Amino acid sequence: MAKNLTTRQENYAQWYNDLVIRADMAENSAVRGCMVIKPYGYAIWEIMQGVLDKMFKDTGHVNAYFPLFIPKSFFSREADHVEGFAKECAVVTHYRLKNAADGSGVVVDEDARLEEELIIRPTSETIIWDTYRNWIQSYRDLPLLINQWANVVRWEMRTRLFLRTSEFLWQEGHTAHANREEAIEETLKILDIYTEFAEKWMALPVLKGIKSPNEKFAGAVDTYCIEALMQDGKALQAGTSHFLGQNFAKAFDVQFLSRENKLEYVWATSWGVSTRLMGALIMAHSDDNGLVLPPKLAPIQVVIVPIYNNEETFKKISEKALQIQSALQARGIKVKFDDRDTYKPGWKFTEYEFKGVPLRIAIGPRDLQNNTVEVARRDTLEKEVLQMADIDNKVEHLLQQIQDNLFRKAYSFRESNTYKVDSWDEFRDIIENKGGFVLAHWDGTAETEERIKDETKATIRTIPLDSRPEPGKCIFSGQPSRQRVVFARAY
RNA sequence: CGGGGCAUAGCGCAGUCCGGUUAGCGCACCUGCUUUGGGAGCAGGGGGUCGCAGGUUCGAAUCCUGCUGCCCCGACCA
Repeated sequence: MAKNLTTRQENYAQWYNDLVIRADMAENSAVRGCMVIKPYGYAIWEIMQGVLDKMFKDTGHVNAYFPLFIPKSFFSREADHVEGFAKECAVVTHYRLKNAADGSGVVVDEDARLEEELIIRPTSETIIWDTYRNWIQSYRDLPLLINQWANVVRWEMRTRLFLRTSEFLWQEGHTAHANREEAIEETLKILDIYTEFAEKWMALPVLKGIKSPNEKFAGAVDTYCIEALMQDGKALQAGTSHFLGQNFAKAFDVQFLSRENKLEYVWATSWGVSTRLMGALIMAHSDDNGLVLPPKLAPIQVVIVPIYNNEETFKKISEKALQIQSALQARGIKVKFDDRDTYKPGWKFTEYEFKGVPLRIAIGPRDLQNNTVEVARRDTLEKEVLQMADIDNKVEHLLQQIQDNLFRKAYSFRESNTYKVDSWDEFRDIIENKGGFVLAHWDGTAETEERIKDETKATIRTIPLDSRPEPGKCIFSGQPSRQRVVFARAY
């Protein structure tokens, strides 16, 4: 059916790349490691943004914008933070170009060297905390709940569309609180928002948990995360929420006077999700025929394709199509009537399949006669002929079914690819041959985690928040362990 | 930064070993006619500094030298 798409079984990575291109979501740009997000891909990102933005605002957050450039010295303030980011930043050293002496083009004007280099933000904690110092004096200034939508740059060695690019889009929340409890509460509240977004909107089941010390954000006390399982058995971190303690407050001297008239350092959080969610969305549901989108995030939820062989039939079909379109629009459903006569129906069917449009309605001469339409589901590829009566209701219902079905499918995939393992041999076997989440005991040391990573490329993805304490022995060292943690190879 | 590969039309490739008509094929594009319930058919047409710079030669996509860019696999990472 579908041409030009590598199958998942042949080569999963190639399938992903082909799919992103064929579905017209993004492409590689002239700049190494940077992508162009095309209109169709950007439309999906805009929907994600809209939903998340509302969730943040409904919980008291406001948006602001901080600079792209950060003075180099800011990175020296928080030692752990530097350690985590120093290696992968783009640095601005000059501020002017000039014509080359030999007429070959422009060159950097060496006389225009910056006194202090500027770092293109890999994340904004430093500039934001430097700014917050001036905004916070009293407990009455707290909490400060700010989010920003921005681009960031991390100089990656190897990049992949959406999953890892040198420049990417994200939101980063940065909050300040009067005490530890409130900051932790905020961290977890955001984790819940991310979870709800992933599961209800992306139809992507996630594990909520906390990162091991090795995997946590440089500069955080604790990093919480949501972790999803992709179809190839690899894990993908879909969102993180950090409890920063007083690390940045101390580094940037952000203090406030408490009710008790005592000078105290504020407590901080930061949290973010990025265009990487697009990669998660693609890999979670799509098949060998192309993208599969959950209706709630689809830029086009229903496409209507007319089938006709003369002008008169086309007119009648158009009438009917427009009727359906406005009935669906009245229910808030996003419908496209593709009345282009420059492409044939079969071509359109394939095209919308590639693009993951959840429902397709075809209307032809037969449907005119029988007062019906043909409806095709993208998730199951099933077609059925429906009577026109009450069509808006039926479509709305189908969209909901598709949304639910995608979540169920992804959930049962995760369940059947999650293993409880108690022996090292079995651990290696599953990690190397099957993939998936492996629940195993760990002695809690960074050394053990490192050794396991060296030997199997598996890392601790998360220590689940809802896991019950269960005494056992570390899968690797045999030392005592209090609970199981989740291992997997990861993106 | 290590290891491998590639560079010829918008995309995917053949031609290069062994130099020699006007550089070719598929898709895409344009025009016309016929078509339209799963990527339509036929006919005609447009599009190329063969990555760049030198060199060898009567003659270079093809041989030689240098350079540049990109992709894949590893180390690093959301």
